[in-house]
Amino acid sequence: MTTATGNTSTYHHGNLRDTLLAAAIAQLAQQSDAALSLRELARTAGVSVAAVYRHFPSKEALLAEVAAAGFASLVAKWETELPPPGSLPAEQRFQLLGQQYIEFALAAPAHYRLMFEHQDVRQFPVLQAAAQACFQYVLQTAGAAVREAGADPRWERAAASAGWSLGHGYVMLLLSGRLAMTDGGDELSPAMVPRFFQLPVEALTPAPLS
Amino acid sequence: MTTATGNTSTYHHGNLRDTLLAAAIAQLAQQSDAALSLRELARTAGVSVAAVYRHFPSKEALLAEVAAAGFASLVAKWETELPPPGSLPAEQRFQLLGQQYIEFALAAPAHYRLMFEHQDVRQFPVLQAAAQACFQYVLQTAGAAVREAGADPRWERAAASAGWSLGHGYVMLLLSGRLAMTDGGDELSPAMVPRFFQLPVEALTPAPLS
DNA sequence: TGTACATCAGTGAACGCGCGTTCACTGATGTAC
DNA sequence: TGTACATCAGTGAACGCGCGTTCACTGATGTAC
Repeated sequence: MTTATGNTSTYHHGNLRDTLLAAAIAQLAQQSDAALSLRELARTAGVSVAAVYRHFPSKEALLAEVAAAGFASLVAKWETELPPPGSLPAEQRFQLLGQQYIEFALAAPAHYRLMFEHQDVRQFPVLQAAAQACFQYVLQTAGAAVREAGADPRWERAAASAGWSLGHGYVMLLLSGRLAMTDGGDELSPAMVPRFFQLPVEALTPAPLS
Repeated sequence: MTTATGNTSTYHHGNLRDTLLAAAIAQLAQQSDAALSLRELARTAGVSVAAVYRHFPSKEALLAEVAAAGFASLVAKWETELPPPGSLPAEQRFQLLGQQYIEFALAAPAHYRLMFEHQDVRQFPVLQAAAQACFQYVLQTAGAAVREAGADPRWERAAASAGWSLGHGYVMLLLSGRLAMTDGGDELSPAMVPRFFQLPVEALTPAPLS
């Protein structure tokens, strides 16, 4: 398929590795991350299960790459859709980042869960690197807001962590149905959440570093 | 054991239902919630697997009760350890609630995960009720802080949800190792998080309800 | 230009595993007479 | 006070399941000569 010959012989797939990763992501759009199995993946790709092991040492390793791809595409979304730094107040930019974070998670819940549920980050350098790059992006955005507000720069990390925690917690609670628990239904809507991203910045501004 | 006879005949257990729930909680202190199996539970209780089905219609139903017990003991912790309302500024009380929430989660991570991961809350009234009671407690505490700060009362729910999201997200990120990702290690410490619980209140104070 | 051969991406069958659940049963309990 | 019997909490073996992984293999590719 990727070769110039355009052969129809199916014995050698040509690009099985990428096909499997794409199939996994496609499958996560339809079912929970816990339900994803190698056998089903191979079936989708039209290949025997054993073929998977030509390209990945284990299921866990494959999933780590899928998770890493998730982090990468979150960063890509930000890079594409966020206005460049300096073109608007840094705090507002941080709020937008939060909004898009939530959009991302809700658009692909199972993929999102995998990104955060996959154990042993340290064991898979690809995943570790992708997650770090993602956090760095958050840190820079939050950091700019903290600096612009005149707060102690040592709070930058804390603000980034708090923002991430807020977004992650909101998404996870929403996905597990734990936020729509009271009868009223008058809950925190996704649109309202970004407003809370001003919090890590604003509330810290007058605070000394204790 | 619970009967007055104190019999040593083991055929009729006497209190198997409670024993199984307790065994499940004990087991969650040692291993992940995903690894918990009925067979192991029965083994621990010294009983055949089939006996479990005398007391619970399915594994899911048993786990729902375990999760519900978690919510109940979180509320119990608050009721025991939080100073009574009015004895200190409401915002500060909300911060303490957050701190104890995090303590609770970090003290029993697997049990905590089960409380939030167990699917289909609506399918298990026991769990639903316990979770609702827990959220009500948060809502009251946050609400008092919102009112005391003079903010629009319609923000009470939002503040409670934001606080819960912040705590839940922080705990989940910490447990999955996603917060200690940057090399510096100069992260948001558990002790610092409560400070962020002032955020939902403070930052909203001047805001109109858009 | 044609052939031998190393390389390696695939196949298909089998492995062992632990799981949740069901079944026909057995043993202890307590109540009716 | 003793016996028959209904009740029901337990047993132990078996069911079928889908899983991740391994194995000896086969078929296609491309390079050396």
